[in-house]
Amino acid sequence: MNIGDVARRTGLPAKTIRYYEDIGLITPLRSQNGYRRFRDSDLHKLSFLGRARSLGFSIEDCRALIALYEDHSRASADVKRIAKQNLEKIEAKIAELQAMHDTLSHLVEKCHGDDRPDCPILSDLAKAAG
Amino acid sequence: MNIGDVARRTGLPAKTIRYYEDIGLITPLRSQNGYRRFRDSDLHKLSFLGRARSLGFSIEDCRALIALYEDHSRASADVKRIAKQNLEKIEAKIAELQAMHDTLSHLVEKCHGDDRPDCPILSDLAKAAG
DNA sequence: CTTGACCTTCCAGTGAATGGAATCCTTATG
DNA sequence: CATAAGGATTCCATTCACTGGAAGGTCAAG
Repeated sequence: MNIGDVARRTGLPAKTIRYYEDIGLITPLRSQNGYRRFRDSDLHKLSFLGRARSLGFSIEDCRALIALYEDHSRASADVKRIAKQNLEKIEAKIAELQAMHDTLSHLVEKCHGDDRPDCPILSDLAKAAG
Repeated sequence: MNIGDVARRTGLPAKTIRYYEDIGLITPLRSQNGYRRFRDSDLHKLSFLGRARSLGFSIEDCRALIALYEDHSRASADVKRIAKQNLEKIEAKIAELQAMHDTLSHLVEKCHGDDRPDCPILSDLAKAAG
């Protein structure tokens, strides 16, 4: 499979796929014409990467997860541990976003949002940092 | 006030403050020795920037907000619109993370987490690919 | 044979800082 | 007055995870 098909199937831009090869996350084969030739395993990894990345896992997190995925002698406990760590990261991220959301939505509610210049959003933001 | 004092008062690193000057968000005066000399208005803007950035506003959002802040004839509706857009971004991100959290915590529960290599977490992630 | 879609590499730029080197200024102490 | 500390300056490079674009090679259809 060529990079265009893989891009369509995984939803990742071809640029990004080449970048992932650059940094060693995948190693597609090459056809005689120099085109990258992707196996099913490359496709799986790329889909995995797309999912994990879109959820805020860093590239290095992904690298660790892929290593576990490819290590057939690892214990499921190892995977579970990493998954749990990632769960905690997700929870922390959600909490952080939720806090932002609460503050901001409170401000938005207070703002009358009309033609007048007076706006609680800005006056609150202008308060000295605490 | 010198940059060190401003950094302590606003909680922003001096590097970041210089960067904000670089990109034209603030324009502190200069003392005869070449040191930046910050007015109260610079301090306010920097505190504003720190808070707005921590709420997920982009630098360009901040630039727009500062312009609005300094424009005493602007309508609060303009500010509210920007804040609302940002709220929506935050909400989308939370929903996405929540979905991942649900999936992952379900998988973690299913994984026996022992010495055996068989692990539902990875096998599920692999098939979820696509 | 040409067109156009697809592929390649390489170099540069993004956002939002951050790190580090080299140098300059200020202040306190011996 | 010398010196050492701590703080300030500039400039250049690096980070992360891509993204854009140029210049060119490959392939299938008409």
